[in-house]
Amino acid sequence: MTYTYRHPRPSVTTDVLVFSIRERRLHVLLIQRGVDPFAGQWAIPGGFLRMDEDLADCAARELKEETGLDELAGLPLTQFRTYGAVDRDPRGRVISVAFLTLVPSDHLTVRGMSDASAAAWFAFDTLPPLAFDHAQILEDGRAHLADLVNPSISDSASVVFDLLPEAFSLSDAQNVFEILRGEALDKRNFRKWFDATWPLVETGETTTGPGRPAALYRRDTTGRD
Amino acid sequence: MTYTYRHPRPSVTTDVLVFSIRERRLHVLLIQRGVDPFAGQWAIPGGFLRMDEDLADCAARELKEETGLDELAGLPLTQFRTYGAVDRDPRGRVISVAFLTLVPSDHLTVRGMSDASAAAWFAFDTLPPLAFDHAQILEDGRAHLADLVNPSISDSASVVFDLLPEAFSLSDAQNVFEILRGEALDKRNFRKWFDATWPLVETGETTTGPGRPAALYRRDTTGRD
DNA sequence: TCAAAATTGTGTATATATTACACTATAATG
DNA sequence: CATTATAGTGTAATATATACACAATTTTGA
Repeated sequence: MTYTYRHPRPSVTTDVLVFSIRERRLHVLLIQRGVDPFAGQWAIPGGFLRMDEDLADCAARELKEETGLDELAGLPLTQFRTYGAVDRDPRGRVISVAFLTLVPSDHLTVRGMSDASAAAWFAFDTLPPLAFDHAQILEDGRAHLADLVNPSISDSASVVFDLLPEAFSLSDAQNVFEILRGEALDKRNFRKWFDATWPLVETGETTTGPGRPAALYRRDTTGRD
Repeated sequence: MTYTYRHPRPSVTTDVLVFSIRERRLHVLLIQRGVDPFAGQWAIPGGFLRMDEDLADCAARELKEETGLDELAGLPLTQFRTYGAVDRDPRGRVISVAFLTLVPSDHLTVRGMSDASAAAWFAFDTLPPLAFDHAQILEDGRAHLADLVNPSISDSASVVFDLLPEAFSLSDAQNVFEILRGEALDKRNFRKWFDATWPLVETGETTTGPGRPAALYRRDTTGRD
């Protein structure tokens, strides 16, 4: 079966940056390419758009196929930029619509599937060489992520709660913000701001481990977002 | 000449929102479609991507072809979103990468050309019915524009100087900000902020017309951006 | 020519948000 | 029981944002 057109057409793909926090560091999910071009190299998961699916659906499907990550139900895919340099793909003209998302470190069992020979998490600051223009995409996506959780820019900073367990300590919350924004925050100022922005209720439980136990909190959902 | 592929491919287009200020109101440049679908309806200028041009080049070329607007040299095209709903174009699957730009009201002589039967400026708050999903694109682009000139979000608010003449009054500047952001600003607070943000020098000239003459200023370019 | 209309220009006080900063409390570890 | 690790706490200074009203200068038209 072939498809014939009167004018040449580029291919269209979607790529998805899946960010997560593992061992207190920002990680991103990559796949190892099983086929040429760039066979064996690491790349952002993604693939070709089907004619009957929306862009975001394509992104979600490819992610599932290549990494097994399915739990995206609920977690939003944010479109952040489209890449279309003439020579970005040696196979020909390929336009790629890039998305990003954030997943909690729970549903994270990934496996290589289909034309990806492997899928794995990489710490963002020790990335392997990447296929195509994926290093650039990753850099742009990283900046977009930082903006997304910067309350003075975005107003959707509450996505961090998707990364936190039901009950969390204020240090946990601060860690998440620091990692996503990529900068250290003052403890007292953070607590003041965090508690003022999203009302919290103490669960009564505490953490154990070295150092003073931390009180655990839950979001006070008697209000809104 | 035809082009044959093993898998179906969508078409890729770019669309460009050209904003300007005319008679103290935000305007946008639209074209009247000369061919079906939506022949006779108004639409955002744009068109099909060629295989040898980058996305932004395509946007600039189509704009020139359809509206005669050429002076884009220097004025940045900002990519803000890509549209790809399955049914957004009755001709088939079309993915559209949307850009926006702002032009001063000087280089504004537009003419209908090629497959656009006419090009014209419309006040943003009295738009005609639009083809495709262009009403949605316009709405998104409008929001993006407002963010772009909101200094607490964007840091590229200095684009307003592209819309102002060399010598301008503080009221002129305030008008531009009010129109682009879509909200009224306090005169004294605006002047304080504007002058503190971009050092100005008085030219010594003044405006004439009804009311007290306004002093004209020029940006003090002994500094940076 | 003068009253009205239109527009420019000007300062202060208040509220809110942001930043800086250092020590005590409580547990685990060895 | 000393050390190490982490949690928890408040205040002052600064910067930013907001609110607000009237005098000055010109054109216009009665």
